Order: sequence, then structure tokens, then C-alpha cells
Amino acid sequence: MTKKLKPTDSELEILQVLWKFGPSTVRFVNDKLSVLKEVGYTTTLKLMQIMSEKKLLEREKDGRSHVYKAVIEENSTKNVLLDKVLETAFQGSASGLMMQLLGNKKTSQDELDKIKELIKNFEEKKQ
Amino acid sequence: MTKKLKPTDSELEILQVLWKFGPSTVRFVNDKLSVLKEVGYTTTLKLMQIMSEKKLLEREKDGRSHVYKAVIEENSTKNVLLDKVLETAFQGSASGLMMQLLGNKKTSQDELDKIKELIKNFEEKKQ
DNA sequence: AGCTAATTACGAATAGTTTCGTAGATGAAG
DNA sequence: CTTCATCTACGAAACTATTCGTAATTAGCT
Repeated sequence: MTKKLKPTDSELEILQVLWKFGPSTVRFVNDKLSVLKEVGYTTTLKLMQIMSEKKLLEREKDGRSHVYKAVIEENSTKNVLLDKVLETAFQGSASGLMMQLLGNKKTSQDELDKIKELIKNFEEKKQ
Repeated sequence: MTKKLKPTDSELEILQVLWKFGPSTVRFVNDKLSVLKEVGYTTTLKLMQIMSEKKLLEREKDGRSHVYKAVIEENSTKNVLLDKVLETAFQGSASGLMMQLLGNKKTSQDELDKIKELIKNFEEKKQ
């Protein structure tokens, strides 16, 4: 059973890189993060070391450096984050959350169509 | 312009009470929180004092105590929280988030119907 | 006025996150 | 083998969140 560890914001940024690009070195992750924000190499290193201790990452020696990979799944992690908001902000009401999402001007017609398709498929599968 | 202050988890619990019941004393809020979890009176007091400093709450003297009210809106706060998850975990994709939500076993048919209704209304209003 | 119960104020302890400086280790190149 | 660049390890500092003990204040009651 996977533990329901909620990563911090900084940890999530690192996880995003590893999920997207697969197992990577600190150097690689730091380069990707540097595109988005100023961040020192040792800062990223330290964070990834801590995440290894927490078992969020695993690492393997490769020459003089290490290759880190995410241990926790992208899906289950997203579930934890979404559940948290669903519970704390929307009292567990998916439609309440949906209403908020639609109230955001950001949802395009294209997205809306995708969502409708999702619901349709979901209901068919359910029977 | 409303600031995009993201309340902490504990702060959110207090905000939920104030949003639900309107302006309240520390005693009242603490009583409500105590139903859900063990929490000391001075802990709640301190938190609400800090939230006042942060301008998340306003307070007004009433006899020997204070009445606190939420300054930040329920809707905009939920938007901030939802946006955060949408951006950090789902790269801004509402349908991606929706997929995750449906993947959760928790979404009932009743909720699903409400969501369909929401989308229908939303599309009608859009034209 | 004096007592009591409730409230606020203050500050400290704890824990967790985030950042980064510095030192030490290591592999590669000459 | 020595030098150099790169990487890891370690620890400390700054910051935030959370909790709560204790002291001071206040309103109301007799």
C-alpha cells in the first residue's frame, strides 16, 4: 500500500521534472527548475536528498553522481492533492468543485467538450 | 484588487467556520473546531490573532472579547486553492483534473448529474 | 470594592521547509 | 601524479506554522 505522503510545493516541482523526463541527475533537474525560477544547485541537491530520506525518491550511483527517480506515482500523488482540496475547500462535493472550475474564465470550449466526453465514457463504463 | 493569499490548513479550518456561521468569537470558533479535533483555546486564539495581522480576518471589540470576521471571500479563496492544484498538478488542464476526479471512486451518480447540469447551464449562458 | 471566571496578550518551544556556504570526495585530463 | 571541474555531504541559518503555558486584563456579580 502506497503511503499518502503529501509532497511540499518545492518537492512537487522536482517530482514534475522526474515524472516528465524520467530518472535524472540533480544537475538535470536543477537545469529544468532554473528555467522557471532562480535556484541554487545545492538547494536542489539538498531537497532531493531529503526526498530520498522520506522515500519520495530513490537514487542509484552512476559514476560520480546519482540518478534519482520518483518512487511515488504521479496519479496517486495527484489524487492526494486533489482529495485534499476537495475535502478542505469543497466539503467533498465534486460538483461544488466543478462549479468553481467553470466559474474560472479559463475553461475553454475545447476543455468543456473533453469533459463531456469523459463523463459520457464514465457513465457507459459504469453499467 | 484582492491579494492572492493562500491560507494554511489550520487557517482554512477557521475560515470555514467563519464562512459558515458568519462573524464569531474565538470561543465559538474553538467550540466548532473542537467537534472535529482536539484543540486548545489559546491555540485557536493565537491563530486568529495572527490571521488578523495577515489581514485574513478583521476583528471588533465586543464587551471583553472580540468578534472576528473573514476578510477574504470564500469564492476567491477556493479559486486560489483550486488554481494552485490545477497549475501545479494538472498543468492547467481542467479535463485532466476532471479525469482524476472521476477516477476517484467517490463521485456518485447524483454528483455526476449535477455536474452535467452545470455544464449544460454553463454552455447555454455562454452564447 | 473585591472576587471570580473568561478573555486577551505575550512569548517560547517545537517542528518542518527552504536556502545555501563550505568542505571533502572523485573522476578525468594532461 | 597533480590539477581542475564537478559532485556529494554536512550543517547552519532564516523562515513559517503550530501549539500552548503563563501572565495580565476585564466584565460582571455580590
